Amino acid sequence: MEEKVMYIGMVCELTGLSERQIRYYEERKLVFPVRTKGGVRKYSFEDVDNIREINRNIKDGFRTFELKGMLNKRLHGRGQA
Amino acid sequence: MEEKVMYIGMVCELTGLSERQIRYYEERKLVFPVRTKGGVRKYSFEDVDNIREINRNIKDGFRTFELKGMLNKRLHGRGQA
DNA sequence: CGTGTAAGGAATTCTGACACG
DNA sequence: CGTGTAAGGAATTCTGACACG
Repeated sequence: MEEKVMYIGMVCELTGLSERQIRYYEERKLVFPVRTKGGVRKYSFEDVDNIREINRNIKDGFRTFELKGMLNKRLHGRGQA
Repeated sequence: MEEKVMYIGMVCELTGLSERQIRYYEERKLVFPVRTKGGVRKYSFEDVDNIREINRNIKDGFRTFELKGMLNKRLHGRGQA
């Protein structure tokens, strides 16, 4: 399901992270939610998985800019993680 | 995906129906969203499908109480629609 | 019966900033 | 750097009611 259907509150529930963390990952160009006409962020289950992985990597000592590099490689490579 | 993750606004977008219609189907015991601590309804993709079917049946001339009967039969029968 | 709407309140989310280290 | 928080505003949703037919 890559449909962007849930708000940040649900993402917090599903991941256990804070709104601040999730918005920060977006600021660092690691997650790309779409917006409601009113400006509210909408996420997909795929986004939730990515967010989980991002947080895991950060806990493992990676920096967001490093994760960004990894993300770009994936997008230019041949598939998933 | 039977996780209740989206708000009524998203259900409206996905189904093309009004909030009024969706809440009414709930009032008639045809849909069962869960609630946020604050009282906000949360729906699953399965709910969205059910809502679409309910509306289709209503357009075909069925009454909500008839659909309720059909729903009960399904739940007591041996599976899906 | 099934759905539209105006009404006021409550819950949720948004942005920008200050803080720590 | 990554995250917490208080602040004020804006978007979204909620309920109960009146309306039509």
